[in-house]
Amino acid sequence: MAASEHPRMSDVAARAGVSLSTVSRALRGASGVAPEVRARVERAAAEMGYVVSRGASSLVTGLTGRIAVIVPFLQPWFFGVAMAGIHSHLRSVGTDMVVYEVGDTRALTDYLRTLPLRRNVDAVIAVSLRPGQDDLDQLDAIGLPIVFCSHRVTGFPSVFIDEAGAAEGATRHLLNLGHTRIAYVQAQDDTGFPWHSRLRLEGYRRAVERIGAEPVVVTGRPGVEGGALAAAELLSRDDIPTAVLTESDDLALGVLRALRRSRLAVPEVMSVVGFDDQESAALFDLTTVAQPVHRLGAEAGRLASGVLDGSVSGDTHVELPTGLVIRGTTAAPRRGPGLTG
Amino acid sequence: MAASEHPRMSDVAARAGVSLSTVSRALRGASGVAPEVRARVERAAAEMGYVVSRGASSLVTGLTGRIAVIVPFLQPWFFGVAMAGIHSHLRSVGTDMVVYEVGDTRALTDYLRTLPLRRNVDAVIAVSLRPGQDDLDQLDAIGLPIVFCSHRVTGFPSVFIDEAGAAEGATRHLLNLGHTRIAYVQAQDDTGFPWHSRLRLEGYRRAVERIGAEPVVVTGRPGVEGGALAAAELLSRDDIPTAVLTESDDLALGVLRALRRSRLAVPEVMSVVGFDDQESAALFDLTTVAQPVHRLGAEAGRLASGVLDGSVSGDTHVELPTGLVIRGTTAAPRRGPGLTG
DNA sequence: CTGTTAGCGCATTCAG
DNA sequence: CTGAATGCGCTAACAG
Repeated sequence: MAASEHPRMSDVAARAGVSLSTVSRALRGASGVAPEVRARVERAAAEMGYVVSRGASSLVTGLTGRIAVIVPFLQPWFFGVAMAGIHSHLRSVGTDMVVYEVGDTRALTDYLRTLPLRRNVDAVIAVSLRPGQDDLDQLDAIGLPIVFCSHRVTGFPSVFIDEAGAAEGATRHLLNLGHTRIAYVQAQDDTGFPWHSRLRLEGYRRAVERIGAEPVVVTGRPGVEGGALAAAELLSRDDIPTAVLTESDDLALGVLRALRRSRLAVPEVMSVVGFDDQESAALFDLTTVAQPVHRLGAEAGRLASGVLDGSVSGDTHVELPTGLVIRGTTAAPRRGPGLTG
Repeated sequence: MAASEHPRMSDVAARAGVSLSTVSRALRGASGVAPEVRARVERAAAEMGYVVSRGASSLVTGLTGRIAVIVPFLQPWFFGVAMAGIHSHLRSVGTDMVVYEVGDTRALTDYLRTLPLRRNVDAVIAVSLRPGQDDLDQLDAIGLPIVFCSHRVTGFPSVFIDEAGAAEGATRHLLNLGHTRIAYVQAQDDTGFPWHSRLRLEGYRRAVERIGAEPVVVTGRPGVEGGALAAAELLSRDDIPTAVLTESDDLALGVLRALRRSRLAVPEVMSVVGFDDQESAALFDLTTVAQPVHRLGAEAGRLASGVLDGSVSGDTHVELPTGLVIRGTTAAPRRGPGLTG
């Protein structure tokens, strides 16, 4: 496993025949180094496989070259894509990404209480997380810039979509098709975080109530399976809705699955709309609200590094557009007061 | 955003009325500190929100308290789960996880060439990645312990499953049911990495050839969609196979989808077996090979920190068990020479 | 444009 | 059991 005798900067200096500080300047891309000298230093460093110790340089600069990303879960599609987006930006600016998973509010609070990030990262990106006021105070005490991804938080830079507006638009699409009994399916929130779901639900409510219809909300378990169970619940009601909007594609896929098992044709018997537009949505021909998750991440990364170099102010807010992708799971209700009847 | 005037160790020392080195010892849990003094120091530190600067301590200890995780992609299910497993262990030992995505061999080589990890992490966990010999040399030159997750690599600690054996077992299950025309569907490998697929394919081949049958291998695009396309190809052959084993659940889900669209009953017309046992496998009642991905990650984390504290040797190999989960997508062929005809 | 000097915050000798 | 010195590897003034 090779000797742990990594070359240090002075070794490079010796080999290049210059002083320590010249190496430092050259390697850092600082101005004021003769091109020829710079080249010589770079070659020497490369030959020796030299790499600066961030620990040492951060000791004097106060910057670590690292950004923390906090996610509630590592596994779901959304977070993978968001992290990929963040990573794509951070890599381009040479910043490392250290990842923490905090499954619920308690974990977050505990985590913040120990403040492991202070002085060990330059900034933190919180994905789909909204800390409570206590936590915000803690964060503030850490004194680290923090940017929120997929959540608008006043006072902090954040990137997000118009959750309510998007859900409202999707609901309106169903209303315009002539549906009047439209249900909303959301996942149970065990994490204690105030999720998007609240906002999406709000958008749905707004659209439905505007036409004087009754909101029908089913709250079930998360994931595809949760969707299937929610569908079962809907199908056992008196007045089965003719359309359903779900909080996520996973849920929608579950609904589709349950309907198929019951041999209920989609969209003839029931229209289904998801939220996310993840890969399988297209495959299952699911009408859904597309959100630019990768861009959300990339933008969060940009904000984070922007805050550090001063190019982004403390409360910059970036709203990214969503789009309703109409596919095969939505149509006018069979015998409704709809446009096409 | 608060003042960036973080307290340093000397501040804690002053507050606790002891010397710097006593604080250092107390906070590090080193022996040789009076319990009463230790408590006093800890309280002082807590009150001030003091956190040690890893950069400063690593400057003298040579350890960073950080482990790098390299994955080919951030997004797919497998990597999210594996990272969750790794994270669960690392968190328990207070080690940070810095994540890098390297999409293909070129990215990996480029990445290793710049050696950004040396001196910035204590070890690296490579997930589902097998570097070429050149890369291994590079890694060796970095002088960092490296453990492989989901790949057996001689000379390095690694955690893995018996890929070939699992695929062989799954194939044998189909053979035992009476299938004789069994196809294998794998995803095109654009990354340049030698994936598991090779080993799984090998296991499939072994089982099929043992009974003198002809291997039928379809290589398509990855993901659910790729599976659907592969199914289309299978369905346009002279002798449509009566069963198919896929390299991953995603692929299998795509196959199921295509079959359903063609109104071909599963398992009556065709049996389908996946590989992974991800969440949706159960939902779609897919027979599949379950692999303990989370454990794979956790074990890799354990190996990594074990190598650091000397409790794990340089080439410890851990094989985790897989299991065939028989669900509704497999059955004896309709009119075959099978057991149940 | 380049070299010299002085710490950054901590762990670690070594004395007491 | 505790405190006073030394240096980890680097950047940032400051001179030249």
